[in-house]
Amino acid sequence: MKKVPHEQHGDVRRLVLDAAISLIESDGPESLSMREVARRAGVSHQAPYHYFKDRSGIFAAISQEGFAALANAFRQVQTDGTLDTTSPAKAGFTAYLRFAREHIGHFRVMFRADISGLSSHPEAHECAEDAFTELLNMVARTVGHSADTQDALTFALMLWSQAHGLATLFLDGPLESRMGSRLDAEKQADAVIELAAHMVSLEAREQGLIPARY
Amino acid sequence: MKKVPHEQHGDVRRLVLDAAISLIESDGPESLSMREVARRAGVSHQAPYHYFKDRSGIFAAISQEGFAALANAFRQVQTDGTLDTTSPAKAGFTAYLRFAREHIGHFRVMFRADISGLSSHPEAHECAEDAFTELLNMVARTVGHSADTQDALTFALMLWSQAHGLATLFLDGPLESRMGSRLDAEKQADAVIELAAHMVSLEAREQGLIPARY
DNA sequence: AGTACTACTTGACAATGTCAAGAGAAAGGG
DNA sequence: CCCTTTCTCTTGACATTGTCAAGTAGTACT
Repeated sequence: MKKVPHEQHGDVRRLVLDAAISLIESDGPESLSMREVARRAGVSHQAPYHYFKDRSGIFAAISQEGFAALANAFRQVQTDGTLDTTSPAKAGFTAYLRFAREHIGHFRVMFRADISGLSSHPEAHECAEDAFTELLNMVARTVGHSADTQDALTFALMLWSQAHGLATLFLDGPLESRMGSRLDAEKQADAVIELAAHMVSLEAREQGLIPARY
Repeated sequence: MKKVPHEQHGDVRRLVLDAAISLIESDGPESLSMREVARRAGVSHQAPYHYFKDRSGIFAAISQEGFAALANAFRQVQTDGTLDTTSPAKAGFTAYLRFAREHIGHFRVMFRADISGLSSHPEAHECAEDAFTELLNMVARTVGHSADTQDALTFALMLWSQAHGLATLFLDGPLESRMGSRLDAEKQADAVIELAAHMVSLEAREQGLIPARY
């Protein structure tokens, strides 16, 4: 049995990660500093190195966490009631945007090849693969194709691109000044989602994919 | 008259910028260092400060250049013959992807709020606005709406999201390992473009927007 | 000739990432 | 009980970075 020595095991690791994430949320990944993170976690400047190999190790851990959460979000969309209420595409888009908004610190790291660490950290890479597989399953299920079809892949990539572009442009893009308030931006995003989902339904109908659902 | 003092005026500025861009292309914006850039440009470590206020000034100049080039690309799509050969949406998507591929150094900076400097550097911001205006015009013209309609805006944002997501995912995203070769990726991207363009044409037809063109 | 300006250079400093070397507590075995 | 190992964290040191301050060589203008 393990006795806790006044703090839970991994407490510092969590503190460091959370400090890093909140730092990324407020100032972007660019200005994440090992020492600032340590300071905010209330530990010495070398403590983070016990849990992460180096700065890129922190990024890798964050993107791993992020992709795991994203895979989870995809799974939830499938099991939630949300999927049936309106079009599945709309549910997917909305879920993706919500994920990005709620995990913006993760989101900013996950899709940046230079810092995500996906190529050098296999654990993180595997989580990314899982998330993609989950997306493929989701698309295949709602669209009625088997997941390994070329068509299903193309369809999934198209949906992902649409959702991802929307999230990126609205959360970190050069649009902020164009729309006045945050509320306007949200309405605008909803309108785009509506339009995109409508187009998906048109395409699905034309392809004869479970048109009953739409 | 101005005598050239052995090198053209602004030569160093260009050298610095190019060094920065090529550094970003190979290693990402994260690892752009003022001193390394100076080293590659063959000047002292402070020379860049004569042309750029600080590190973020270099990023701002790059995103300014990038948005100017993007606006140009949008204009070309409208005047080129390309627009008439196939669907306008396909031409737009292809142009956007080509722009991203050919100016990947710029592209990686332009859409990152934390380093693009759009909020703090008005010149860069203006170029971004121009590019967006050009996109709006392009969409409005091909779609037959006036550019200041709410519908045209939503449509433009949808198209931009689709194109941007595609570019981001394929150029810097976690997809690399999924597709085998670069050639596969290109084919995959083309398939997605084809699908997306087809959906756009369906939507346009349903909305009664210049269906003759499609 | 002298003054001002341009386009740099050299020097210095605080902050950062990271390596090396501990230090202290806990755990386990004898 | 002591001894050793391991785990978790700290202190110290060093090269490198961004940036401020000050200098300097050449050109332009009066």
